[in-house]
Amino acid sequence: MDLLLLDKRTQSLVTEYVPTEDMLFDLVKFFSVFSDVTRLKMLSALAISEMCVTDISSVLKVNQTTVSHQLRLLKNLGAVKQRRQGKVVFYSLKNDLINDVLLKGVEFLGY
Amino acid sequence: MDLLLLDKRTQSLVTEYVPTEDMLFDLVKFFSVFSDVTRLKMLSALAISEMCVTDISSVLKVNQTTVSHQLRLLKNLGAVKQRRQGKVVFYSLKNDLINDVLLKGVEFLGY
DNA sequence: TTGATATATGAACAGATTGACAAATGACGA
DNA sequence: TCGTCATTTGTCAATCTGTTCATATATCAA
Repeated sequence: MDLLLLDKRTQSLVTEYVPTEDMLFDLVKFFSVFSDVTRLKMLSALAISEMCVTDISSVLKVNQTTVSHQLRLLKNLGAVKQRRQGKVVFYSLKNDLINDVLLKGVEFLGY
Repeated sequence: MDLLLLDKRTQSLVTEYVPTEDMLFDLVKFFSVFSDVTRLKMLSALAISEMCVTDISSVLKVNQTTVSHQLRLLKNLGAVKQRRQGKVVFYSLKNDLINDVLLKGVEFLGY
């Protein structure tokens, strides 16, 4: 401990407020969902409508393999869900909070 | 164009809704603020109180050099602001939206 | 079963990110 | 000025990420 100016009271407030390592890890995973251009494109597309892999790929002009890899990531992170219908797999946002967060970003940037 | 199932109407909705490249770039920068454990710790500490570099470093037990590097990053990304007072530089959150977004993450995870 | 279509997976590479050390800078008091 | 303290910066190795190519799996129809 090597505090310079911080009083003990504030120090303990901070220590209590900073999330645990587990929680930090999960938060980082959650926010990493939004920290890539390709994923943001995909998420905003899915905010409009459920879509299959091929359509995501062709509307956004992103390689099908890349889309597949990113969808797996997004699924593992809990951002999207899937539904198979024959050969086709439809993806959609799992939760409205996903789009909420996206909009918070837009709000921050003042667009 | 190689659409599988998507109708033209939805396709144009999607195309309109997906942010422009510039905006996507800025959004990625914004969200990258939250996608690292060290930065999250620092942001949640600053959500409690303005703090100087040394105190951040010692309360969070993160190397002072690392704190400095990340603070510069956070400043460039517009997440924090600084204020110098003699030898000491105080950092604080630039905007309440920063903490809002953090809390959205916590909400999503259901902690 | 075979072929065609839709999607998923594995391996590998290029580029970006993070954090550590050493050194530089800025501010202040003696 | 000199020395000290607080912070910043440069460099770089280690690690992580995103994408691509090749290949595999899954579903269906003929």
